[in-house]
Formats: sequence, structure tokens, C-alpha cells
Amino acid sequence: MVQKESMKPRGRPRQFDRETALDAMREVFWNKGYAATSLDDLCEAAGLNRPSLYNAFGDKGQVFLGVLDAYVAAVRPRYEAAFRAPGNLRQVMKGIFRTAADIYRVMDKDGGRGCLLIGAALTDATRDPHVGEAILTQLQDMEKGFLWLFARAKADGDLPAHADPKTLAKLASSVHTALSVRMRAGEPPESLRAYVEAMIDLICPLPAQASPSV
Amino acid sequence: MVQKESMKPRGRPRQFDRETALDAMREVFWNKGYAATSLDDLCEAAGLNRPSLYNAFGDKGQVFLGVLDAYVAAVRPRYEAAFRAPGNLRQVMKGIFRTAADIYRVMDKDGGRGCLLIGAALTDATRDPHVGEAILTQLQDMEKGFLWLFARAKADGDLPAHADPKTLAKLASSVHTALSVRMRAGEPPESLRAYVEAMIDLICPLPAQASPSV
DNA sequence: TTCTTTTTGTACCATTTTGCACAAAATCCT
DNA sequence: AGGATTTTGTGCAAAATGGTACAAAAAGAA
Repeated sequence: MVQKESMKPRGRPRQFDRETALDAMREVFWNKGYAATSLDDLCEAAGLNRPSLYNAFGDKGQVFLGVLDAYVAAVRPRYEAAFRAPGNLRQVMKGIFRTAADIYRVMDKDGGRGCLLIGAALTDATRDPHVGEAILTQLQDMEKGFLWLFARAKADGDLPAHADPKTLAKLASSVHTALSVRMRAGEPPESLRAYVEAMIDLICPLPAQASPSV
Repeated sequence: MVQKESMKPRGRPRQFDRETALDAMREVFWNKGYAATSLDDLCEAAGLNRPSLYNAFGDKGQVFLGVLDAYVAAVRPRYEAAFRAPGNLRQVMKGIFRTAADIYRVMDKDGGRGCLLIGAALTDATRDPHVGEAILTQLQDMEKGFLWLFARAKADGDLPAHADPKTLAKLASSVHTALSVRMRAGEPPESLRAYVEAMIDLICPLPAQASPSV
């Protein structure tokens, strides 16, 4: 049996793509939050009937956690690329927040919904601790990324000698968090841009220079 | 008829106190968010039957907005007192965040739920723009309060001459917002305290001094 | 006392929601 | 070909949900 194992699983093949279904369901959760999203909503978005949905993804709570995991996995490489982008600190910071804005925006609509974890999942952290854990992990990862960025920037001379990368990382992470809240609440894009710009100016007090960093 | 008006309204008197009912329903919404809170939950918390609830507060959405308004009205004087408290900037900042922690904590339980508007209402900003407006108004009011505080602190010598109160106000407001998110997500109290402490240190870079301010 | 008004209590409704049963369809294995 | 396995489709049950009808209760006004 071990050596007779076929590449193809037995049984009827799936008619849907798991990733595509998760992405579609994420959109619904992102707009409505967990509790206001019904199984009918999910089935319609995923293009599946009830038993297929349950069979593939589990019950509603498990679908939600699956969607959160897929979201985190999807945004991670985008943020990593933004943190690692070439340029001086100010340029990289702008790129990071541009990445955030891209992730959070709604197609064909002004404004955005903020981060899925903050705008749509935070309310449910009291219902399921796994949700809270996912949020905290993401916040901590963002803070770590900023810490890495600021330590490098300090070594490159993009930050003053007295700057403390740990504290600045907490600040930048807070700005990133507050951005999602303000966006979800409906603050206009120009206002959000001005907000981010002011916070970047605060974090990067040195004048922009052509960075010789490696 | 005008001069015959009695102080007492006609009809059967109400058997409940409106404020008490709103407070009790706020607790449920604060824990569960809007969509996961049922009419049964609300009736039980308020001690009312369905028609009484509808008669006094309107439908579910109107109850929610009423609860948000009552919350904002209740926390406003507490924050105002904290902003106006005597002491140097660092002391006042500590008092403000202590006030926030007091408002957001859960009785007989470690941790808290964060601000009602952020922890429980933010998800629903996409469903009802009134919710988003309430959140943005509250965020703006907090920022205004910090601006007032920092302008005063600068005049008092509690902030360096080059400090920009407008930018610092945005920063402090962001910290306040992020605090709610982190608390709701389940971050331990000691960790939150360290976070707030670090942010206060960043905002108040001058050594603590006995403030001669009026 | 009767009438009017407001509130409460009981009961109910129509719809929605979550999850499941089971047969048919579509595959691989023997 | 038949059996086993997995997926899909149809249908359903029980519970939950938001909201309403209406009569009784509790008051003020005439």
C-alpha cells in the first residue's frame, strides 16, 4: 500500500480552489465582521453549498480562523518586501504605509476598511482567544519589523544618535494600528495621508539624504 | 391647556431607569459587539420585555447608537478632569492613561476590553456611517484635548522649545487608540503598562520637575 | 366614574441561522 | 465490474432572531 500510493486522491475531485474561496470569504468578513456574516454569505462568496463548505473549512468559527491565517500569510511577504525596500528611512516608511493602504483599500471605492484583524476581527477577540492571539502576534510582528528597520537606519545614519529604536518601533506600530482604526471609521484619505506624513516626519527627524546604505 | 399642564406625564409610569438600562445594555454590547448581541441579551440586561425596550429605545440599531452616545457623554467629564488635573505633563499623562484603563477594565477580571467605540463599534462602522462618525468625533476630541494639554505644557516649560504640540497630539492620540486595540486583543496588563510608560517617556522627554504651573 | 394616554406583559410571527442527513456524482483501487 | 472514498446537491430540522399585535395595568384629566 505504501509503495502503491497514487498521486491522485481517491474520490470526487474538488471543484473549487481553496485559496480563491478563502479570499472571497475574507472579503465578506472584512466588510461585515464575523457575527454579521452568515453561512449563506460565505457559501455565496465561496461558490459552495453548505456541506462542501463545512467539509472543506469546518464550522463558521474555523472558517474565520482559516481566513485570518490566510490573510496574515498573504500580507507578510508584502510587508517584508516593503521593510526591505531600498532607500533612506523616510522612503522606506512611506513605502510601508503605502503597502498598508494598498492592502486595506476597497476596490472601486474611496477609503478603506483598515486591517482585517483590527477592523473586523478585534470585536471577536472576546469570543475566541485565538482571534486575540492572531491580532497580538501580528501587532508584535509589525513592531519587530519596525525595530529591525530603525536599528538599521540608526546604523546608517538615518536616525539621530540619541534615537531609541525600541521606542520608535512602538510608536510606528501604534501609528500603523491607529491608521486602521481611523480608516475603518471613515476618515477621508487625504486626512489619513496627512496624518501618516506627520507621523513619518516625527519618526524621521533628519533631513532626507541619498542613503549610502547597503 | 398650557396653564393646566401637570408636572407628571399621563399614563402608567416607567418602572425602569433609563440610564441604568443603557448602562446595562452597554456592558453586553461592549463584550459581544453589535451583531452578536441579541434582543434577548438586551432585554435581559435592561430588565425589560421586548415592547418596553422598543418603546423606550427604538430598534436594535437605535439602541446601539443610544448606548454609544451615553458612553461618550459619560467618559467625557472623566477625561476632561484628567486633562485638567494639576501636576507636570508626565503626571497628567499618567493620569489620562490611568483614566482610560479605569474606563476600559472589566470588573473582577484581569485585562480589559478597550474603548467601546474601538473594541465593539468599529466593526459596524461599515454597516452604519453614524457609528463611524461617533468614532471619528471621539478620536478628534481626544486629539484636541492632547493638543490643548501640550500647548499648555510647552508654555509651562514641560516640553522642549522645538516640540510641536500638533504632532505630539497626533502621537498621543495614536497611542491611546492602539492601547484599546492591544487591550481588546488580550495583551497582559503589565505589558500594556510598559507600553504606555515608554510612550509617555517619548512624549515627555524633559526630566520630571515640580511644576510651577497655575 | 369614564376617557385618554402611556407602559407592561403575554403571545406570536415570519424570517434567518447553523448544522446535519443522505443520496447521487465522480473519482481511485482491487 | 464492484467496492471504497471523497465531493456535491437537495432538503430539512431545530433554534435563534428582530419585530409586532393586543390586552391589561397604571396613571392623569375631565
